[in-house]
Amino acid sequence: MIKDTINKEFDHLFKALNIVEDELKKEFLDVGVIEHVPKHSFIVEQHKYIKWLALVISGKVRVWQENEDREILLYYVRPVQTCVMSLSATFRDCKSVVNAKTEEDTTLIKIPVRFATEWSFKYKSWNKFTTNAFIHSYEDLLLAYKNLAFNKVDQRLMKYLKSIRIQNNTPFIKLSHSQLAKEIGTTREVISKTLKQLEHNGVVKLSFKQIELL
Amino acid sequence: MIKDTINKEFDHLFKALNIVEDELKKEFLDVGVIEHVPKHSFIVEQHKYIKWLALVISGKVRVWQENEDREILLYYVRPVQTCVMSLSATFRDCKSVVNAKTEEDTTLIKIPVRFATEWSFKYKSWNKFTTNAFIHSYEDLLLAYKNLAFNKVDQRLMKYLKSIRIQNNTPFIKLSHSQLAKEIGTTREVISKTLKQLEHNGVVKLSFKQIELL
DNA sequence: TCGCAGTTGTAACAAAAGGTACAGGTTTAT
DNA sequence: ATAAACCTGTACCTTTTGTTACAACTGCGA
Repeated sequence: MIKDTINKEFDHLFKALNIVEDELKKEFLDVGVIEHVPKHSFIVEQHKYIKWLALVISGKVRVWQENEDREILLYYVRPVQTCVMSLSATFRDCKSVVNAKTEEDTTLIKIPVRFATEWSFKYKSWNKFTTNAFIHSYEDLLLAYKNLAFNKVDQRLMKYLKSIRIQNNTPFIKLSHSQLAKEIGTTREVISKTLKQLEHNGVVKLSFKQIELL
Repeated sequence: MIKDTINKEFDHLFKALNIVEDELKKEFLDVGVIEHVPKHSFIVEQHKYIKWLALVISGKVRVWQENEDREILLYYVRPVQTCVMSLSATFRDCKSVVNAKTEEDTTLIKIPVRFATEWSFKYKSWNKFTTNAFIHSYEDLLLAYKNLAFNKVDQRLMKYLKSIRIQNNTPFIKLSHSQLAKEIGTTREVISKTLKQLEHNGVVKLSFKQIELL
């Protein structure tokens, strides 16, 4: 009964990752560990070692960098993806330079780091998956870098809001100003002021814990 | 005679990349093209297609992003490295989002994109090389992102100058203010003012086209 | 030697972003 | 119902960064 559910989860995963080799599936089942993580739990902490490659099956994981007093979003990991940093750790046992925390109740499949390395040479589909993950993440980060380098807070904020609108398919964004500040990499006050400005310009409509994109 | 020189170049390359498989060496010799590029030539331009994987044998290549009126450095490619973007292009035929230009007379070995993909599964040492390149570049970019997000111009400038000092093993940095501005991602005037401030603080000594780190 | 292109310095101003402080609103748990 | 925790708005001020506009300097080639 329980085994059935587990097999279903794995099957779904294999499909999503384009994993075709039976051998790889078998290994996956052998060494993969399913874990249910409640929301707001740390998955990875800065300066700590990563020992597992984690794949997100359901839920959402936020990955960010932080300073003494600031944060900036790197990306979200959603089903069915893996955190690049966790991926990169599989290739050389290393400390994390980022933080990762669940934002919703999340189900992970964890693979001990050493297997993930072996597989990348042994199985073509795994190789493809990891390479793709790297490439996409690298390009995403490049765009984020450019955005940060050349755009002001108001533009970055608008860009972020629009991405959320597409993400959730609704113009109503339910985030507090301080949450937004931690995505954009600035302070709450700056977000408040910028949003007011945007409201004056007729681009958004503000209410408590909600922003409507017009 | 000419063949000898070429073979020496390749042998050196194989050693540097930890390429051991004879088969791979053979393929490399078959499809690799050596090219000498004069300084200040574009290797890669934004929005243009990348058709080769280029390895830098000698010289130096600058990779950066740009806006209408600004630039920001991404990284330099030196012997024996490859540009990650060029590497990423090998895995999916794609347009460049960066610019790359030689800063010195440079020798490249160019590999048609499709081979580089094949090899990553066929040859362990190639797989290792490409994976490592990705990981390192990703982490470098992460650090650059954090730096840009949380540090002011003066700190970023000092960091850059120190990196150059280590690079060239001399405290005399022969770069103009506008060149520095294009590395840091700001304007010439800001660099001039910041440097003056740093001089007042006794951290640097300024002269024409030269900055001494104290 | 002259002119030109590139470089440096800086004053004065403008815009963007950050920081402090506080008032008042909303939600939630007890 | 009340307190505590969180959220929003904003006035006022500072720092940082960017812009404009010049003046003066350096080095190189004709």
